[in-house]
Amino acid sequence: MTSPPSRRRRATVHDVATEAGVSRGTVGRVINGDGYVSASAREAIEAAIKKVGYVPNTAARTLVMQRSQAVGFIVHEPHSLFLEDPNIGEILLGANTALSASDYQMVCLIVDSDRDTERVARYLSGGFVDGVIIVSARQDDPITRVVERLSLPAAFVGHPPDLGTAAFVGIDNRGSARTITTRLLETGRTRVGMIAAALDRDSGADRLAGFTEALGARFDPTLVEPVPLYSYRAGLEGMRALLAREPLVDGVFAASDAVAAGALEALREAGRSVPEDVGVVGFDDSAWATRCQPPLSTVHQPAAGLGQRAAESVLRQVDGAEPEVDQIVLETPIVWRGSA
Amino acid sequence: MTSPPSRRRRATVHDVATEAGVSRGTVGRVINGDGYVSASAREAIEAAIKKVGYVPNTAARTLVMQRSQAVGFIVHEPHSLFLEDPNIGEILLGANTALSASDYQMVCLIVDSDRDTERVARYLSGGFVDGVIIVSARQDDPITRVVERLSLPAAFVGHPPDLGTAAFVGIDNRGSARTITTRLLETGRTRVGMIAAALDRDSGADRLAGFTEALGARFDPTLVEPVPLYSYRAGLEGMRALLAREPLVDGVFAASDAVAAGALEALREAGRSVPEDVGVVGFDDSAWATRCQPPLSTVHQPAAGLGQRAAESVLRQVDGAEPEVDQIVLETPIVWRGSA
DNA sequence: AGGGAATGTGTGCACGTGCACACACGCGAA
DNA sequence: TTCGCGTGTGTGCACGTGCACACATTCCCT
Repeated sequence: MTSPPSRRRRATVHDVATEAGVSRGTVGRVINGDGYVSASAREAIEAAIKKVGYVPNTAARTLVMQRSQAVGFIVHEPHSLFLEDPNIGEILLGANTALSASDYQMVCLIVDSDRDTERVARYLSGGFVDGVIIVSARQDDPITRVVERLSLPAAFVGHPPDLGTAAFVGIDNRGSARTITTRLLETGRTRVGMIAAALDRDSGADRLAGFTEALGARFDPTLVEPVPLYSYRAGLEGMRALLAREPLVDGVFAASDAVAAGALEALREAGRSVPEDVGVVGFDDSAWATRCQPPLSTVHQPAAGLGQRAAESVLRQVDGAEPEVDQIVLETPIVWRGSA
Repeated sequence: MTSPPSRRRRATVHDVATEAGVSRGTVGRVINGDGYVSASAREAIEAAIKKVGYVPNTAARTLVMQRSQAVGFIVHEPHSLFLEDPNIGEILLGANTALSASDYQMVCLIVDSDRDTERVARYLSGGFVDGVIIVSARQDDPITRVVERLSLPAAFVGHPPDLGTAAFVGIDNRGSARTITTRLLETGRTRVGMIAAALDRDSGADRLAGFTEALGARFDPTLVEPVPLYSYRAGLEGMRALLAREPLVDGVFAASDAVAAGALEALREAGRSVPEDVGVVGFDDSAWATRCQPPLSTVHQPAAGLGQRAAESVLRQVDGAEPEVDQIVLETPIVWRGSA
């Protein structure tokens, strides 16, 4: 009867103990399943737990164990690429699957503003998570620095951080881009261009580099159309610009499936048929790829696998393994559909 | 020097106190900013905090305060509608904004399997969150039951739970569907159909009900094509089926923008032009709406606002307010673009 | 018969924090 | 002097848990 709106007091081990007529220690042994407990005591305690509706207080357990059985999943995107990039969602689910299998709770933390940065840093410092998975960290990121300072087990997805010692899981953007461009050239195209997105990010720059390598001596910079984002609209406008400048283009490597979808629309506007007049390939193998008309030939990005491997790396580090053994590059098979 | 892989011990108030030559109590007063502290002590303590790199241990604070300054955001979707439904991401960001403004941490919990359900229930029971925002709860949901049992402050987004006493924030699906259907009829269409998705969920059923009401005596059940999901593919296939059965259809209300996008593709296949031959309207005003050709006329769903209002409701309840005053229905203005 | 396992149970301490209380000091008024 | 008050500081307890230790009982082996 302290104050009416306050929720009722939670049952503790002590309540269970008095209810079952034993001591706290015995109750603890039953809950954690170790040590010797007589059958009669066990039964009495289990009944008491049910009766008083006992659930362990995780905060207290975390405090004494120095372990929270939770791992943070940090998404640090300026506004909300979170919404547009289907990969992030897939990475998240992959990580959740792996953590769930080891009975860890995933805690998803969105960093959307500077205010968030500070709060998340406090949260991490507070010992609420045993480790973190970091997606798309920036250079000189305050969150990254906090993680280093706490020497919190961490795994980066997508790109290694500045320091070479941390664990990361990624794909070979450059090699994959080179491979699919080569495949596109093998279909007999002679003037192959690229809609190169997000050149300020490693993934974007690497994909362009791979494209350039594949073309070798045939590379012609006027066939590269840079656009700011991995978005449908960027693809639409980029393709329009490319067509206006180079009407004879007969092949296009789009930096992502969303960009490719926009490019297909621009080609349709211009009356070009795909793949007859122009071959188009994308990158990601996201939902866009099968939703397009014709469906896209693209590079499969194993997003769920990235999340899963990152989670496994963090769990290994929580168990005391060294991070640097975990620098993993996953395979990116090419999926050939109808667009080239 | 206990064990090399273990991370170094965190600094505590005690370390700060000895470093600054004062007692724990004084340090606490500086950190929490109440009580009398001399200027000299304050300076010494602030310097000591910087020097030893002190950050409060949130677990300990949670334990003693019975407050975690965190709110759970629970997404309970069978497989991963999470990825496909852009509304969920927007709701999430809206909630994060509101919580962030009150200096609360949002903790996003994904429930993807039965195993997750159990673990999340334990997590909630553990006192790691002061309240929860629940998106798309199911009937007889175990998570919902846990929340009730703990009498944890909660707000449901989308639809009220079985019990009428809990807080929820939603939109008037039926009224909005009725309004946009009426607008579509006012453009002079005579045979207006609907691609009705997800009839097993309240939102889907309510949108169909609104459509039916708008047509009144003119309602013809053969013009309703039910499809399972709010997806592009469902829209594509649904529209094909509807066209095959009713070639004279000249207006379509699609249950979501993704469905409408699929319908546009089917109409294009069939050689119908939009909006000349057939008027199409959608629902959600998501990214699909502006990405389509022509851009969609649709019902604006204030997803970010839903998240924000839900968060505010939870925070009010944490402060002791009664939940039942928070049963909020947000406005859903119609956005008229080119597709009808 | 006596010593030592094996089995079963209770108690004290620690985790790091907030808060209530006690205490110390200087000063002015009764 | 003695009391009260404002200011500044130290200490003990509580939060709920896990774990190490101490203790109690039984049983077997020498």
